[in-house]
Amino acid sequence: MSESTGLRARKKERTRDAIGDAAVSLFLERGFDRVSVNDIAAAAEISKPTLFRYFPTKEDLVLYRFADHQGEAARVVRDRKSGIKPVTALHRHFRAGLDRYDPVTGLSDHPEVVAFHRLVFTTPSLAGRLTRYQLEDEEALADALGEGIQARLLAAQVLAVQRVLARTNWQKIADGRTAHDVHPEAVADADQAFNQLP
Amino acid sequence: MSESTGLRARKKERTRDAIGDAAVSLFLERGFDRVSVNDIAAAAEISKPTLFRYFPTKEDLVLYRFADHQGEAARVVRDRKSGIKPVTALHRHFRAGLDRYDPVTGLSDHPEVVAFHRLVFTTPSLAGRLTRYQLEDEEALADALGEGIQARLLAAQVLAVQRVLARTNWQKIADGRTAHDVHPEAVADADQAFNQLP
DNA sequence: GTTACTAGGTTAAAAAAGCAACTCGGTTAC
DNA sequence: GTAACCGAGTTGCTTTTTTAACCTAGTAAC
Repeated sequence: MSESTGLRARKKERTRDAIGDAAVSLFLERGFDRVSVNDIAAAAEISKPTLFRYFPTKEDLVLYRFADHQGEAARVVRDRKSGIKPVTALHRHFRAGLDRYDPVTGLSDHPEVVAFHRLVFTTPSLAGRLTRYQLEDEEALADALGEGIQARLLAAQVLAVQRVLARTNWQKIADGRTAHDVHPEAVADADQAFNQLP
Repeated sequence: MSESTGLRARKKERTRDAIGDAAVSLFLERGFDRVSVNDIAAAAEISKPTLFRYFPTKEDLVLYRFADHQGEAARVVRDRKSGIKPVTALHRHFRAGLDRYDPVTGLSDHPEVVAFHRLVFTTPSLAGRLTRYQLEDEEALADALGEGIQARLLAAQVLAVQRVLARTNWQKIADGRTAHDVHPEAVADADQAFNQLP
């Protein structure tokens, strides 16, 4: 009970999804810079100012799917059960992502997801913006880990590790293998990477 | 070119249709007065004030399908080719409606249309309101036919004829016959009725 | 080099929608 | 009989969306 989101909120969310989906679908079809924001607004049946009220820039139309995971690492650390070390919590969280083939782990072989990742990695402005998102994520994680240089170093290493793992997984799948097939290696890589963190 | 309906107009029309369709669908399912306007607003995912901005009363939620034909008879008379008598133009127009099994002629056997007509005819407040629509239609037709008592009499008779014809057709179909089967009789009835008009 | 066009992004005003609280007439409960 | 309630329709206020016009940077035309 009490899913009472309210009409306004419900429609807002749906509009946001409609815009994002229309955008990604067009980008995958024709490439990032062969689609104008006008095209997207038209496809989503909203006006251009409305589009920019939902997404500050054209890049964000793609990256909101990552943005939805913003601060996830920090949250995992903050919400860990007492007695669990931060790195362990992050390790388990990543492992759980692998087990459910979560797209953020790179271990998804849904064609749409694979194509989406290719789009992001091969479009410079998108890759650049994604890096900025990750930096924010890193700062948040550092704050969750504590103060001082130690926390900052650990945060940077964790996110670096996650990035490399995700990209490695994606590459194997982009080469034609199935997620199920890659899964054991992905788990082994993750174990090795997380275990060698301080 | 120039399908340019404009975003605003397009959405308005769609909202109107969504409300009307939701309303009729609920009315057919549960009956006119076992559905509240709140139910309809919820089903159409709009707020109650918005509903009443589109439809002045609950009855109009049903009758807008007739309202869309408002003034049609008058228009047919005004737009007739020179040399054609008004009654002839109206006769041909009705005949054309029969040939394409237009719901307003009563000669449609789509279950939804049949049920819709039953709803209107068996709900007093709806039947009453429909009569008022037809009176307005009659006035408009009278004006199109000219001035004076002659025009008014003819208008009244034409609409009376059309009403009887439509209801006769609907009754035969409500009794289980197909529109295709009834069509010849409907045409014959219409010919007889229109030919005996002054 | 100017001109003109395109695409990302912004602005101001007006239309439309949501929300909550209200009126008013008619039932039901007690 | 009166209090509580329900459903149709309204009202005032706020938020959201459309519209059309604009700004700016890049780039193609000539």
